[in-house]
Order: sequence, then C-alpha cells, then structure tokens
Amino acid sequence: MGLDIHYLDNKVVINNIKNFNIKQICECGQCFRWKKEKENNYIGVAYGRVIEVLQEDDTVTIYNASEEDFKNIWIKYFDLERDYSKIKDILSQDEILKVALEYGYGIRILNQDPFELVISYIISARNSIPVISKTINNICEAYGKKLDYKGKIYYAFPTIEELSKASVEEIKNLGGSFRSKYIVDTTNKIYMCNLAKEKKLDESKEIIEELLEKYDLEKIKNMSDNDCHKALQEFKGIGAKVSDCIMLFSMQKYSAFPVDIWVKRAMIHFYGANDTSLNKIRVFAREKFGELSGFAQQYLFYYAREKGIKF
DNA sequence: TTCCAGGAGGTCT
DNA sequence: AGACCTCCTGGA
Repeated sequence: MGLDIHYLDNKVVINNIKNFNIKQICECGQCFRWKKEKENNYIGVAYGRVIEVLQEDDTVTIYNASEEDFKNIWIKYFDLERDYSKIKDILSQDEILKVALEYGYGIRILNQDPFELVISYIISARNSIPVISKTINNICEAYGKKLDYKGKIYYAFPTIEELSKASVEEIKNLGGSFRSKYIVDTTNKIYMCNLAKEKKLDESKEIIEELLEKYDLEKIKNMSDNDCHKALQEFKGIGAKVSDCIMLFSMQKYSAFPVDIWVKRAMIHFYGANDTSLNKIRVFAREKFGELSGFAQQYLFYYAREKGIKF
C-alpha cells in the first residue's frame, strides 16, 4: 500500500491518505477512549499510550508517536494496510448501501485490544455512550497506569492483572452498576486462565481444564468467526450483540454484524426489514454481506446515528 | 430554576 | 416476558 509517510520528531505525518476520516473513525461506535479536541482533532488512549490525531484534508498527523510505535502499533490499529476502496467497491454493488458508504467514506475499523473491549462492551449493554465513556474512564483512573501528554494526565486501560484486583463493590462505585458483577467475574476468569497457562494456578485439574477450555482470549481470537461468536458468550454479561462488537473491533472477525437499536433502524429504513428480532436481522445481513458484514454494519450505524433516522 | 418521566448502542433469570 | 442501575435529556 503506497502510504506517503514521514517520521519527524515524535510525530508521524501521512500525506495523500485515502478513505480516512478521523471524526468518522472515532464516532462510528467502535471506541470509547477518543476525545474530540477540535474539528478533526482527537486525543485517544490505546495500548498504554496517548496519541493525538490531527487531520487536514488528506494529511494526517499523529502526535506523540515514534517511528517504532507507528510501525508496531498504529499501522495495525488504524488498519492502514487495508484497501477500503476495494471493500466499498464490493459493497456498493448493493445500490441501497451506496448512500451510507458515501456518507461514512472515511470509516475504518480499528484493531483494539481484546481484553479492553470485552470489559468496555460489557459496560455498553443497556447504556448510553456518555455514561459508558465515563465509567471506563473511572475504571482506568482507578486501576490503570498514569500517562502524561502535554502536561495533562491520562490513564491507560488496566491490564488483566491490574483489573483482577477490583471488587464488585468498587466497580459499582465507579459506575458499573448492575454490570459490575459481570465485569469482575469475566476479568477473574481471564486472569485465572492466564495463570493456568503459565502453570501458576494452584487449583484442581478440573477447574484448570475448564479455564483453559473456555476462557482463553488468545484461543478465542484464533477460532472461526462463528465459534468465536459463541465462545465469547460463555462470559457473563456478553450476549450476541456485545460478542459481535468484541470480535469485530478487536479480533478481526469481519463477518460479525452487531445489531443494536441503530442498526435495526437502519435495516428497516434501507431494506424495509420488518420490525423483527435482532437475530433475524443479523442472519439476514450476514447472508447479504458475507465476509464484509462488519464493514457494512459500520457504515449503516454511522449513517443512522448521525442522521438520527427513525425508520 | 427545579423537578420528574422517559430513554439509553442488551443480557440474565 | 420482566428486571436491571445510573446518568442525561427534554418538557412542564
């Protein structure tokens, strides 16, 4: 991919970038830790780092990023090696989808950290975006490492081990609400599974086998899309929709099609789908969009939410 | 200005 | 099919 990249003093400049719009990327429902500073200027925390993105037309500058981090983390994070023109070409064979594709022309699906997304999307269930962000920030402040950027303090998302120290009561106080027990339970299962993998867990053979069998995020990430979708739902607090979000935004499973209220509205709006069950909409969409379902979902979601469509 | 009802990017039992 | 916690918003 001919990216026109220049490495300067702790910043990276990309010229002539295509299919990239930082507002659309940050506001299509896939991430919670990016904050708008100004138009086309966002600051975010990911993979234990703070970065700032400024977009001026087709020039994107990433501040607080070394060449090494850009190559090791941010290229993959922003999915810069994928040709989104090709995806849009294929999806635009569907005449109905064209409007949404043109509207969210600069959307990209971020590659985020699986554990962070497991917890973040458990928090998202039956919740609004401002409250989700606030709760996640509270958890980061309480358990994550401090990061400094431009004299301001930011907090990394806690590691599995850091968050394993949290109690249900503490998570409740941070805004976790009725989901707090799911967060603590899920974190502990993942943490104990990792201890078991390192043979550092003193438990019965049966318990260790169950942990390794069901709660290994690495293993789940390597499953087929359909197995992955099922496996994630073994965790408490993860149902079909949350599972789709996690696999799509952190495990590169692009046949996922998260159906929330906005996507449901979009499907009714565009395809005249009846007011039917979420699962029927999911099956219908995945048959229609196949391996590109996840991308289609992002365009539909962004269009529906920005336009505030009813049906 | 203050107050209350309704709703928010589902999942569990 | 109902309950669930909490914050935010809009209208009285």
